[in-house]
Amino acid sequence: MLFRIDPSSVEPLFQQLVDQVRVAALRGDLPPGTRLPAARALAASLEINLHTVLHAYQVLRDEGVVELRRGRGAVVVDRGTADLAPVHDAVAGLVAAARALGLAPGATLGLVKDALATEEAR
Amino acid sequence: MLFRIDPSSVEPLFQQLVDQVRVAALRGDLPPGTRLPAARALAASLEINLHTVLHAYQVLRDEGVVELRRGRGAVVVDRGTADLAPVHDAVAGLVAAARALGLAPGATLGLVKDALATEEAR
DNA sequence: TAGTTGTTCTGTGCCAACTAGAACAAGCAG
DNA sequence: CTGCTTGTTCTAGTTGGCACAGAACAACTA
Repeated sequence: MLFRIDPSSVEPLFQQLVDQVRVAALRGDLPPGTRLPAARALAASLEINLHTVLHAYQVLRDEGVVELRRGRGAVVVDRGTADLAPVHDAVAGLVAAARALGLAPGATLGLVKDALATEEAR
Repeated sequence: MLFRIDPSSVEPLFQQLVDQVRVAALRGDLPPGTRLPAARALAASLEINLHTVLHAYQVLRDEGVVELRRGRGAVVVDRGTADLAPVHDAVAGLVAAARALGLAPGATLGLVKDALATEEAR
């Protein structure tokens, strides 16, 4: 349960949290049913504001990653029997290909973003 | 040479331009030597500010995508003989895998972002 | 009942993004 | 050389997102 926040990053703090929790959940590091730290506790340990953590939690709820209930906290949702192995393999392959050509991270992300957007528009 | 800008997008205007030009250049739609529209002309046609276009051009210059010179404009740089086919294939594979599992675009991007960051940190 | 935890509200400060206008310097074409 | 084009640099103002802060409230747990 160790999340790391970089206050000097250009990436918004809440976005960093969202990305880390989502990746951990998708990778299985946070199995369905896992209870995330209470917003106030996490805010204190990360030395950021309560509202920033809550914002991240609400984004994750909107994405269906976690479930929020008062008194119980944020719990990782059980998502079907979907096997994410193909996606993880594809990601690994892409990173390897980009690295082999010395492609900048920004450029690689741009290509994926574009492909996803084009896909979306159909 | 038709770039499209969505003023209502959460993505910054200059970033949209950067992504589109970069993708076009990487895909070969903008062959090395191609001259981009003058900043003032492009700003007028996209109905955005001159400085916003210039900012995008400068980011592209920093990434080595284009070359800027006064009086001549922005020209697409000739970058070696690198064949980007493997990367494009990898991107296509990833998008297909993500789509097959109904993975949200944000989640897919998050996985790639994380993988690139992890790669970067070594 | 008492404590925990998410929800909602108000307000403040900061900074990136965008816009606007202007002057300047390097290159191109006549 | 002259005039035009084009990127570079500067100042300045507006807007909106992000983060922070404090408080009260509602639902759930033990």
